[in-house]
Amino acid sequence: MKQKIIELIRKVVPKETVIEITVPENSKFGDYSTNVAFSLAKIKNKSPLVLAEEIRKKILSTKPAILKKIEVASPGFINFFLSDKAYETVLKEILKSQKNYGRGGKRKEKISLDYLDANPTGPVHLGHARGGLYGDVLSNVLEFAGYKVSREFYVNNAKSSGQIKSLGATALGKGKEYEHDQLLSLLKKPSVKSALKKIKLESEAGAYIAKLIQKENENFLEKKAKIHFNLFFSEESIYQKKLIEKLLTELHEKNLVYKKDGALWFIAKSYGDSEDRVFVRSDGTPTYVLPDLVYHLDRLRSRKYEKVIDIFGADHHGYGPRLKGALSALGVNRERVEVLIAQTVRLTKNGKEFKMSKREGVFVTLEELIKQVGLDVARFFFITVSLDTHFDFDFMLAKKHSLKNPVYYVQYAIVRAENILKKAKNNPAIAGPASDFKSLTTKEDKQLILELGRFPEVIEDTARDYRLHRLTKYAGELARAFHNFYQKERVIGEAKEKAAARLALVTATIIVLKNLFGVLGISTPKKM
RNA sequence: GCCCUCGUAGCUUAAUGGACAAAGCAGGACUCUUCUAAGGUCUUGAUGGGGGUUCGAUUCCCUCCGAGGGCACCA
Repeated sequence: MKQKIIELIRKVVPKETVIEITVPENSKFGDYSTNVAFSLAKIKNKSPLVLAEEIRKKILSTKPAILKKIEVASPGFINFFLSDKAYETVLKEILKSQKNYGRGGKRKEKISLDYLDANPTGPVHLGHARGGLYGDVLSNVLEFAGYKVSREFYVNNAKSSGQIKSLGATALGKGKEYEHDQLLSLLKKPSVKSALKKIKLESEAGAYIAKLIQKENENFLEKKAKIHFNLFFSEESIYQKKLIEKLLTELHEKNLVYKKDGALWFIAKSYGDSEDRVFVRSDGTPTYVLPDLVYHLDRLRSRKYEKVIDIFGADHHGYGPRLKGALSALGVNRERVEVLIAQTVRLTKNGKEFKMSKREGVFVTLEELIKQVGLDVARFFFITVSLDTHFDFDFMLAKKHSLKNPVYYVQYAIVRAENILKKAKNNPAIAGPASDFKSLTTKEDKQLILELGRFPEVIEDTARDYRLHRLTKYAGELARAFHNFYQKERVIGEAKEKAAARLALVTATIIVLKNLFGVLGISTPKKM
């Protein structure tokens, strides 16, 4: 519906005008509203009120069927009120498109998303959960909007890295850094015990354990957290394929690096970073950036994704400019790389904060969280807040209020809707499909249809700005419209025509809710 | 010390230049002989302080205060 209104406006304003449409909070300002007269006022040096009136008249002269009226409100907003025809169009479209309602047409652009990236040195904990769930749902949205999406997990398993060596040392009893439950239970297995006996090198022991941990984590993510990936990119494989050397050659050829103090430095400062960065240490080993650059070039150059999105934790926020700088130095357009930073989740328990740190071994695992509050709640919870909010999460409170949770509110709507369908099925009084929707005239009918009609634009807007909390917010609004309808209106018991029309409306609600749940990755319970 | 992010109702969060700042939870008052009351209706209550830009600022700029994160030849 939004798109249709934008088209109406576009016909009567200069080509390059940016048209923004909002859904006003107060219904007296219409179903949709635009401030386009304000931006035009600056260019044309005319009063926004006068311009708004001009636009209103021009649109009206095209006799748009989807609009009942257009109002101009001081100081220059233009408010649109939908016609009955528009409501009917929405319902028909939903019933016709079914599973594909809201789905965007196939787009050429391919997007590669990288998220979660939990190190293979320990379990997936709450710190990973936010970015991980965000990445999973964002992938769903982008796919639903029509993009081809690759869901990727970069595995930090390089044998030469400090953390793998340290993991190996812990496994061999020569260190304590990674002495957590996951490792300890692995070490109890006879097969692991005997395998480790044959290994002397810490890096080899670390690589062996990392592989096992990674496998456990992958399994957990897929089966229990429903966070999906289609590619696990191994850092170690980059070393084995000698791709670092290849990249270094390119960096030298392009004069992007220099020697200082025995190390090799990248001229990061010339590419927007605050200072130059070491790429190869004085002992000859590469820093983390080099393999990561290889990985990004693999996505951007070899596999030719138009866009790559990385979701990093807050502790990596300084890393984005470095990565982008190096990539642009190598000739990649910065615009193709999007770095999203997931701010820290602070966990409070009984009003007291406790830190999640691998080093201290007192982290809360995602598995534990799911066990405590349920998968649907956990997923919904993290998606409800914007990524750049420092998020305080009271563990006890989440558990305590889980019955009053917004997730249940939304799921309850679909349970109620399904129940109506089930009862109607055995009721001969409302057999047959609706011939028209003229009988849907109450405020509740219309509000519900209006919300259903917003679904495609919610998907589209979210695929554009990646703000996933729009989805959960919309879910609440749609559910509210339905609960309201359910409370005040009847389906079974109404006259035949009306009952059929209402039944179609309920069916449409189920379709939209299911499509939305699919994107959010939450379940649709049969009863509650 | 420098850099990044954040500060909104009692609590957790929306609103990223637009209209009387929006929800949920918590608090108060109503509401089921009806397709599940895990529902509906009403209600109390907020932009950290101070400047500036703008027709219009939670949003942009400056400054102060507060919280978190980063400033490695860690990943």
